[in-house]
Amino acid sequence: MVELKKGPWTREEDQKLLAYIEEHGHGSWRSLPAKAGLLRCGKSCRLRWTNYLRPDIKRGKLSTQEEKTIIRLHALLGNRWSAIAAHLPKRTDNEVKNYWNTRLKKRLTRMGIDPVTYKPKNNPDRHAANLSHMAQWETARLEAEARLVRESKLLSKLHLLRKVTAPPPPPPPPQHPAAPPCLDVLKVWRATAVPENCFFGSPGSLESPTSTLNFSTPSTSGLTLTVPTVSSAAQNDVISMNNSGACGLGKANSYTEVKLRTMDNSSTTSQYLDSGNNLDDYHYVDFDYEYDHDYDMTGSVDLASVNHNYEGYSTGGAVEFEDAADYWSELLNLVRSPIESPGL
DNA sequence: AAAATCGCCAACCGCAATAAC
DNA sequence: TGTTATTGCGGTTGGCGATTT
Repeated sequence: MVELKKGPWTREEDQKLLAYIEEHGHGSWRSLPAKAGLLRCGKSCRLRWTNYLRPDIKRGKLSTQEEKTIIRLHALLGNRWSAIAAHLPKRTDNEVKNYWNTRLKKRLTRMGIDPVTYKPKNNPDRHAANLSHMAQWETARLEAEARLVRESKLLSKLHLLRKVTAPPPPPPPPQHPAAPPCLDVLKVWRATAVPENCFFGSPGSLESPTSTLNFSTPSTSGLTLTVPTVSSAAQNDVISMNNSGACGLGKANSYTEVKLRTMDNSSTTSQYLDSGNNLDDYHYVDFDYEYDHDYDMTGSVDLASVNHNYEGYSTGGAVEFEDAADYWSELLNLVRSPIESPGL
């Protein structure tokens, strides 16, 4: 029996793996090494591919916005690296995990913030309890998402099967997306907190290369989220969502309409949430408007017009920010601000 | 200049979930 | 329906370069 190699990959090994996958796809990872002429176990090959060799991976320093995303999501989700990475375009869970463990966690600790509870170490407040509450809810939501992904995969297979066994149907008339269930309140937040030109420029880029969670349903890309009112009072607006995936944006104790509009304005769908009903079933997240979005006077938040200089953030921006006192206070506000429940 | 320490990150390990048989 | 194989995920380790002593 041949001893399998461990340790760092060589350039030759990388080339072999790349060449094989480019030509054949990875197929079964277990059988891949023999076919590709590698003395590695399949698991090692898979890891090398998903964390390093895949072409859809962005390497290099994380931007300030990415840092903020990690911190905020970690406050919500805990060490669920794949879920966090799913919200960071082209970043792997391993990279996010390493970044957290080697930098962000230490920085928070140095600031006297418990990196697990996000509580000031000698000044506990109710934010921690709220975060825990949010985490429980988020766990339920992620489970629902995973279920939906599984179901959609099943549907895809069925669809594929039909395509194979049946003559192709006539092309359907062009349809604008139906009102998608807003599965992901974080996606809405992300639209405000993460430089998103890459999101709208390249649908699907939000998916983590290593995550199985799929947030890039075609029906939601290129949508304009219309908020009924955007004003100074918007700081008190909330995004609400229940475990079934319904989602709304508005004020507590009011009847809320959320419009989802296609980019060409040709189709608008609305979803109403009566916050008077089952209010306790909803968990509220403040919607913050602190980033540079284009608002119009009707209160429309045109997510597609969000135009951050993404590269600008990643070329030294983080370093410059790190030393600024308001950088971390802003981060802490990010983590803490969204959890005020109107029901409390 | 050498040793010790630190920081970073690729890679490994083990467990759990899922798929295949 | 039970077993085995595969895959995904999170925790941890080890190597290596940079920095400090």
